[in-house]
Amino acid sequence: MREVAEAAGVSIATVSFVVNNTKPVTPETRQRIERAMAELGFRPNVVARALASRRTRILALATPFSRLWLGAATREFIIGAATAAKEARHHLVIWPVGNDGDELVTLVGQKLVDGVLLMSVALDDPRVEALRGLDTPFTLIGRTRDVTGLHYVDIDIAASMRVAMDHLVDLGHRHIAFVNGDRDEEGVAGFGPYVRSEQAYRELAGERGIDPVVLYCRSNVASGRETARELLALAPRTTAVIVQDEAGAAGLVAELKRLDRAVPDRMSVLSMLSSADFAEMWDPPLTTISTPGLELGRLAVEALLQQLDGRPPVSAALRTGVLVPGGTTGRVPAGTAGPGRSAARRRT
Amino acid sequence: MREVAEAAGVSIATVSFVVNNTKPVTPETRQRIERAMAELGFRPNVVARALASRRTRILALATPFSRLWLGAATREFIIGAATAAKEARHHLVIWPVGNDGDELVTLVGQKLVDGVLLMSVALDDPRVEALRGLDTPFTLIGRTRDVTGLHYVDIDIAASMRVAMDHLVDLGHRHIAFVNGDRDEEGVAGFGPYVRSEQAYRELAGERGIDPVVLYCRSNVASGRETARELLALAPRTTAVIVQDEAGAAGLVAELKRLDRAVPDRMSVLSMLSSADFAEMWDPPLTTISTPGLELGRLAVEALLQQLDGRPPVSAALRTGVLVPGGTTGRVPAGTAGPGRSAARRRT
DNA sequence: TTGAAAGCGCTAACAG
DNA sequence: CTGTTAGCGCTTTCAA
Repeated sequence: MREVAEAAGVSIATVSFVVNNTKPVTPETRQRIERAMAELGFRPNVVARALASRRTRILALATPFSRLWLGAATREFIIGAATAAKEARHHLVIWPVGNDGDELVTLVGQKLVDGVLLMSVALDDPRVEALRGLDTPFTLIGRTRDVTGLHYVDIDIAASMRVAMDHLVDLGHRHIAFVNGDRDEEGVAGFGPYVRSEQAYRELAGERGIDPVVLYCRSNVASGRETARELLALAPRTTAVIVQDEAGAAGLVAELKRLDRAVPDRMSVLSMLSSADFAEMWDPPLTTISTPGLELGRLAVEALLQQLDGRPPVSAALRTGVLVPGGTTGRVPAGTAGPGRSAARRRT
Repeated sequence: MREVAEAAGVSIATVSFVVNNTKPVTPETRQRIERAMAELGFRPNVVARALASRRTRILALATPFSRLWLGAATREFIIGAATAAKEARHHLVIWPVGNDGDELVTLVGQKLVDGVLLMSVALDDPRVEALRGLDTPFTLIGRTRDVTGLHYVDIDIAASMRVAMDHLVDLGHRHIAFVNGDRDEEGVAGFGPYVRSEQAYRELAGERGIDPVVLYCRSNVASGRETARELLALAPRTTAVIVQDEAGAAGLVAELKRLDRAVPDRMSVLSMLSSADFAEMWDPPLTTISTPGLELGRLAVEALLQQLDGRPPVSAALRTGVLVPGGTTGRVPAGTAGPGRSAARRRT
């Protein structure tokens, strides 16, 4: 930069002004400087700039690397966030942090990043409390129970569940079960989407006079199969199932077929918040409520940058999943519909 | 840091020595300093440190965000690399860069990162040439045609293909086709794994007296279906297929079933370099050669850090995929085996 | 509109 | 073993 200044016959400060467009500079001076920069192949050193300006232009995406990390929503978040960050000329670092608030405090304390995106937020998340105590802005992807004073973007679980239920009810189903993640699995207990979706399911079932049946399934195929057997044992009149997990859905569909309740003819299956790409790979294609992950990733970055720039920040943004019709849901089979209540349920 | 020095009654330099363990310090002095740090909650500022030491301890993972990014291998690379980076107390930034060498040069020129991991490397990759001209160390995940002077980790495609072929041959198959990615698709043309796997397939087929049949399929289900029809039209005696792409495999299996060549009884299907988690979701489970992505991610980071530390670097590491037996491959159906050559082939 | 100068918070010779 | 000091490359008052 000093070289550029010399070559252009100006001071180093003036060079800084044109590089950052931070003060008015005569067109001619600007020209000379720009030419010098081009000739010398000048590239501003972001580290020095960061030290001087207290702005690194680096954002962190803090996320646990659990099994659930493999899901569609996560992947989309990352792509969305990384793309948005790039467009805003920021860098994105990945921080694999568990539920450990202390670890996050240490990382933030390094002052490497201007802001943090926090993924896989639990209803009561120690990381959120940890971040609250620091002066680094952050945005949640997901949300805690109490969101006062927080900025977040999230899937509108209730609305997404409503889309799912409506689809099934429109097809004539009246016995609709819900298969949730198993709270014994890492990352599931207290994780917002699991809690909220079950709650939404129960409320909607109540509204529609559907007897709620909730089962719990781990994120693997064997567990999905087991869940299918449980379902038929506990609530044999069920004609449609809403599942949270892709692997679970796979096991469920496979086992239902084996138990002579082939999908979609003798049972409808709908997967919550998968990706359309993934759903298409099934035979028949999986009916799903697709995750708005890409958009949420973008929104999260935008919300964070607004905070950083002191702009009026969007403190909350919810997006609803979209129904992607596939071949695993169909009209309710004749003779199995109609009212009637079973009391089956596990763990109330 | 100055405060710490004052509190401990030493100079700021001494504090630096204990923080970085860079010079011998009397145990007592060290103690005093450490106590002062703890009391004041001192956290070294990594930006300042980076500027002074010319070492940011940040690594970049440069990768295109194409459709192929959704694959199993990519995901595993990231997890492996991020985890290894963290263990080595480094940060990992994600750079979504296309095939554009210039963009990479700009990013590297910012001097934000100490080294670069380059993913999705093509045989002739402009980004590699671009990086060669700079003084920032880099490691390839994948490799170019000419690897002299380069450091890389990669899947041993030839060996992995051999595992696949051996599995099928052991089951009695003699008519084994290969479905490769379609070079018209973004990111496929000139992409190492596609080129090398086809080459390996042809060589192995030659060795075993198998008449090579190669088809090309885009990364979506419809294309997989189409490929199934082509396959039966071109090489009806085929009893087993090796596929590169997961979505393609899905379409292939579905369409084969429709065409009365149900998998695995009337056709075996094996997927190259998927993940075991994913393969398990199929019904029957997909037989696959699992990708060693996790390990490669780790190895890449290690190789890069070795370069950075001036340690003798591992310049090349290859890892072979492992056979994960599933339900989509089986013994060759009676009456369809035996020698015989068809000449079918697309695009030679 | 431009320049001088004081840092940003830390590292790394070098000297003691 | 510890302290002094000169930067790292840029931003940002403040003054001209």
